[in-house]
Amino acid sequence: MKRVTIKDVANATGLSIATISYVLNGKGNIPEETRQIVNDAVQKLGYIPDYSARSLVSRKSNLIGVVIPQAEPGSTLMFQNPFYSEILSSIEYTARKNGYHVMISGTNADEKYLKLAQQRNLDGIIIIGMYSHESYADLTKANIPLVLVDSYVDDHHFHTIKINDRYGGYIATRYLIEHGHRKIAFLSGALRESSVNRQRLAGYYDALKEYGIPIRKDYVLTDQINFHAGMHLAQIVKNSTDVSAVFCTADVLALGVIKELNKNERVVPGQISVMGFDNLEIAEFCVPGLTTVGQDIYQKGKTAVELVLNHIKNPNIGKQEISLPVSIVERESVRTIS
Amino acid sequence: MKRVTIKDVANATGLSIATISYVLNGKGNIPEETRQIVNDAVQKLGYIPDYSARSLVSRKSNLIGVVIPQAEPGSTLMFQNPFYSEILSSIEYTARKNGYHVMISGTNADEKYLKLAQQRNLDGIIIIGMYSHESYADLTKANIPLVLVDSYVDDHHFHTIKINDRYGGYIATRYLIEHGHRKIAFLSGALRESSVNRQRLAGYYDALKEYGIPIRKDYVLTDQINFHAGMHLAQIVKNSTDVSAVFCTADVLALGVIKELNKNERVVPGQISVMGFDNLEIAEFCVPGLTTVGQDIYQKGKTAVELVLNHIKNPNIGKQEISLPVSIVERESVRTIS
DNA sequence: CTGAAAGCGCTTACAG
DNA sequence: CTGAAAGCGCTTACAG
Repeated sequence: MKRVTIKDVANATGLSIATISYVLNGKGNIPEETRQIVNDAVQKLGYIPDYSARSLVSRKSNLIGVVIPQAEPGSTLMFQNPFYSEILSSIEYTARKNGYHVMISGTNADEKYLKLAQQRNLDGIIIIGMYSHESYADLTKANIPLVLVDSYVDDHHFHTIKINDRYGGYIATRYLIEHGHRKIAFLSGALRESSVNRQRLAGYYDALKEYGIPIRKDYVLTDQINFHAGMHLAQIVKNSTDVSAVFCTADVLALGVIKELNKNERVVPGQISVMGFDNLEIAEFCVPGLTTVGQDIYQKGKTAVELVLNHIKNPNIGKQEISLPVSIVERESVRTIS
Repeated sequence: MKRVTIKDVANATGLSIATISYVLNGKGNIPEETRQIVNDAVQKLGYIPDYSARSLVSRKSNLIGVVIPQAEPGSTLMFQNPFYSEILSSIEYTARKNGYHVMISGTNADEKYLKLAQQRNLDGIIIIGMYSHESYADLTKANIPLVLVDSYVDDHHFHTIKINDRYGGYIATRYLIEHGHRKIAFLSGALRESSVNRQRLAGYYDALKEYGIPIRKDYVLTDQINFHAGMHLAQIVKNSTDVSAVFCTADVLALGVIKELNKNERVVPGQISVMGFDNLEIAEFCVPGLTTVGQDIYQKGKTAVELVLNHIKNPNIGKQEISLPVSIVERESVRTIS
């Protein structure tokens, strides 16, 4: 099965390959009649352009690389948190509507990924989540449009799309306080520098301070971000604290907490109130429904792609920084106490 | 910033580009000493091979395309069912460990995708879920290793990886019967021909028949496969049937059912028992824990990639058909009645 | 408005 | 064991 090439189309039409290429790419000033002839021949021969060849000369791949954190070595990506699949959905969809395709990697965004990006002539890179600052440094060398999702790494090379995490932490805590809670635990993933968790913690402190509630270090608990960690943290909360409410910086954490607390007797929200963060799909469908800080994950993914696209269209665009709003989504996991 | 090419490495070492290419690809019989020289130069110059150029001549891309069903036009992929993200995780991981990358598409697996596959010289295609038989026909033309996940389309062109869906439907129903239930509803997505749902329904009938329980058409309800559909189906179950148990062909459906039934009073599992299918992560962490038919999603994704890899390695390999086992995972959503 | 030709960065027989 | 050279399928100045 011989491949049909641009040459075949040229031969069939009696035109040159240059002309074929021009009409295919909508370049030059080709009269309608010629376009017609070319398009007919393309159709009839079933000609399909080869992206490899195109990419070799144009240095474009129409491919956007998406990097998703690998929870732990050996584990697979995304499993642990539906957040990733939700944003990935949005990214793939938006990219496709704009003529791009998405290549996913569960690697770290380091030097090795830079190499990959260059090998494949990626037109853009979207990195989700926090990574060490050093690994980013490598990526600046590539000169590829790069957007960071949910990272507070400060570098003028990268565009960023995130939410107001600090405010999110603030309103979550305030919501709890306004519902009568004063002993509020903060459950989170690692509080690394430049991480969203750190920001949300700051918001938690903001609210506490505003209402004159003393900070208690033993109310701040961290682990990984997955269901199991939530269950584990819930045990600590149950056994070693006297809190009436917990604020989790991720819905998956909150779900694990609820699972653990409600295992034998129904403790949530009767004895302990639980507040999440993200507003995943599942937050609506679990029992009890999870009260949480809602963010627009779909919009986040869409914007990430748009930032890449804008940069491609306008290479001299400056660093773009976008922050999306957050708001409380009320459901049934928080109780009012007096 | 000039790109470092193979030519630069050749110049730097005084060797020909052919030799460089040979050592890079581990071909030919190059003495260790020469390899050393080449590798050193590659290192020093920071040479990174261009996949586009390589792909152009070798007709290989090291890219595997994964097609995931798009729930509805305008919606984004995967959102509706964590099953997709779990299997995608596994596919990406396995591919990466074998030197391949994954390009995802939320399109249909039709003629248009075939075109994409050819454009990008995909080395393999993995299609998840059921599609119309016609659209597959196009894909056979491409002569690209192709594996179907969870499809009963019978075509010798494709490799398939699935589970024993009929048996799964059977043991689920049998489990319910053995726990005293005789009025059992079957909730599912569309029962299209060659779909897993159709098979699971057959298994449901098998069990009913074995225990001499008459089939009631009004106990078989279908909708889409997502949380909302589950809630919707639960209303029908509650209002128009007298069943004591429901068997859902997907965990997401079961979760929606539980949400709806337990909204006001806790009906599951006290009055109505619920059985799922898939054993998603969330099945363990919802309340009550979901009793379900477990399948090894990780293994499914891994095997899909391995089938592609085997075919690449051995192009004359015949059609491979793999079926993975299923088994009941007991949790708390089913009650024994007498 | 259209074509001849160079060139993108590789791989791979083929020859020696 | 190594190299000269053809060729993969395109795009893009350049010329006319």
